[in-house]
Amino acid sequence: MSKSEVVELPVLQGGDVVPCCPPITAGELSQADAEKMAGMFKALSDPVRLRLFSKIASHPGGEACVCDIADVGVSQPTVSHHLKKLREAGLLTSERRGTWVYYQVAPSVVAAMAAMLDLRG
Amino acid sequence: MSKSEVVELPVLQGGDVVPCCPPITAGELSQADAEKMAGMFKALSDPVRLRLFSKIASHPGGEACVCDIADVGVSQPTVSHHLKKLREAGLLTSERRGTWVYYQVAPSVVAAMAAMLDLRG
DNA sequence: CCAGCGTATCGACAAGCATCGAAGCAAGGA
DNA sequence: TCCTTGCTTCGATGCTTGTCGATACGCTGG
Repeated sequence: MSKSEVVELPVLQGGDVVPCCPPITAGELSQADAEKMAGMFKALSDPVRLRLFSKIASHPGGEACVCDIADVGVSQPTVSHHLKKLREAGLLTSERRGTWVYYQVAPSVVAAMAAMLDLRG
Repeated sequence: MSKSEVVELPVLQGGDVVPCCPPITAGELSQADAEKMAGMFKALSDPVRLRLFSKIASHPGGEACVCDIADVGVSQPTVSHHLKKLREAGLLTSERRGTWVYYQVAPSVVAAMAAMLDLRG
């Protein structure tokens, strides 16, 4: 489903931010932009998802096997459910390598979220 | 409930970030930190709240009267409900001045959220 | 003190969501 | 080919949440 190249480090070079929505200080949000942004924030609005995401983001290379992060206090199907939500929101990508499935953070999408919250608009 | 001093501008001077939680790349999130962060993101996970918030943030001085922003396509009680959610999450403060109630953005809290999303941890 | 306007709370309802166990699918080894 | 292991999907369930109309509260002017 995703590329074979593995992102070396979740470090942003200059300008590596997907232009998604204007910063919240830049005037009224359109209905469409509001829904797009709300979807991203909703993906991070659950403690379990946040812990899964931080586990992946803090792994070397910004990627981790499901088996490395599954210990967050909920059942394994629930972990899979949450990873799917994060993937659908564009915050993670996934890739099967043999027996295991690896999840990677999508740095540009995360950077876009941070940019929306920049009050120095 | 809040102070009488009105924030002059939602501009951040150096270091004006409430130390809330470590950036998501700084290792596994504790249960408590994950819940605190999830509460903040949840506050912005609704299109109506996002539009209300952007209307306030884009107003001069980072504050607005309810009557100035209430036109977001839902009923007045619903607007009040959403503003309460944003207030409870710490993203807004409110202040009654005569007949009207003014809402202000809490710049340091928003900056803290942006800091959590900084992948250059 | 009463009427009117702006805002908040209440109670109810429908829709959404997190969670689980069971079952399904994919890959690898015996 | 069968079994095992890793992960996903399915179906059900209980809780949370967005929404509204009705009502209550706070302030101002008459």
